[in-house]
Amino acid sequence: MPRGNCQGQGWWHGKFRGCGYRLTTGREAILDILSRSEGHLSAEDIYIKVHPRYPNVGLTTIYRTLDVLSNLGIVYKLDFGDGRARYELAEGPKGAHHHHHLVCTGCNRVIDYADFIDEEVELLQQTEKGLGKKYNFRINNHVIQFYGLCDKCNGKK
Amino acid sequence: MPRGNCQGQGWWHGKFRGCGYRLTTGREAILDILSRSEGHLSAEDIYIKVHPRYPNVGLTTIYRTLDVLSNLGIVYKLDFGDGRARYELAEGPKGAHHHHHLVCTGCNRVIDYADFIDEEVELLQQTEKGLGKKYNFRINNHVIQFYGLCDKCNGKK
DNA sequence: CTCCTTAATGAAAATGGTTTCCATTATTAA
DNA sequence: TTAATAATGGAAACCATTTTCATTAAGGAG
Repeated sequence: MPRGNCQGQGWWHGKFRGCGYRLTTGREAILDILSRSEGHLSAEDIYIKVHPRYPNVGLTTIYRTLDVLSNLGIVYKLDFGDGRARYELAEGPKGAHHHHHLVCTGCNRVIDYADFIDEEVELLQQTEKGLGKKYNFRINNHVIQFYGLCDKCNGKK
Repeated sequence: MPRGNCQGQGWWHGKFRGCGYRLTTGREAILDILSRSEGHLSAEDIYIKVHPRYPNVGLTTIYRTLDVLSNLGIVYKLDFGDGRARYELAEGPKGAHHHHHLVCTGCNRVIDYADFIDEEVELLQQTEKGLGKKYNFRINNHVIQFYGLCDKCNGKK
């Protein structure tokens, strides 16, 4: 079992309690799965992973919890254009690094990349600042994604 | 009636015919509406605009046509995260300029901006090139969008 | 520890944008 | 004009997500 868990298993408890949310079995189970899994899980993916150990956590609770987590900034809600939302821990005990996504429209594979992240982030921050001022917007999120065909899907046709 | 229509009303005919698509009343009506309207129309928006003049063009045809147009690169299919797709002419007779989008999550207003487009596009091209080579991807699309609250929605709460 | 308020829950039903089915119509090449 | 078949519309299906509502359980007060 890897070291590096910031504050033990309950690192999110504070954030939860601080906002008046109750700690429940379902919520802990969902966060547990999210922190054990590599990103990009759909609600159903999570349901399937949670269900064996906690058969009485319903899909509705998954959706509701993900909504809360997303609002708290604990998870990112992602949209890769395949009709279902995906979720990944914003920054878990594993200390995942900031990255963007490269989506294959052939097989829906998603590659996390961080190669040009610094330049991208710098430009994004500049742009956010400029746009925020010009249009009087309070920008609090951005999406940058590339779509294309991976080598496998590219060869196929 | 503004000048500037490149090749008259039928500028898309060639692209259509060249790909084996037939020219139908419905398709012409939809393209007509798209080129007369300012961007970001949903399928239903288009249906409502087309219906008075062509009451026998159904919503199904709207969806099917938009899919064709999107595949031909004549329209962009946009997703602003509100659960319905939006469409805008990629480059019509009006000669719309390339732009990105700034989305208010409060009122769903969308602002087209082109302020940092040059820098953004340059970085995107570099990144596409680098990522394409490193991951052996044929990248053919990207999304860059900012989300936030416009001045109105920001003040409200 | 027990009680009480009310947030949280699950199952089922509803929602709503989009797609599919299929019999009919219309386009276009010959 | 005709024949082949692409395109169509209306209804039904689809399916991820949300809502409803009666029940359960978290956690502060005592």
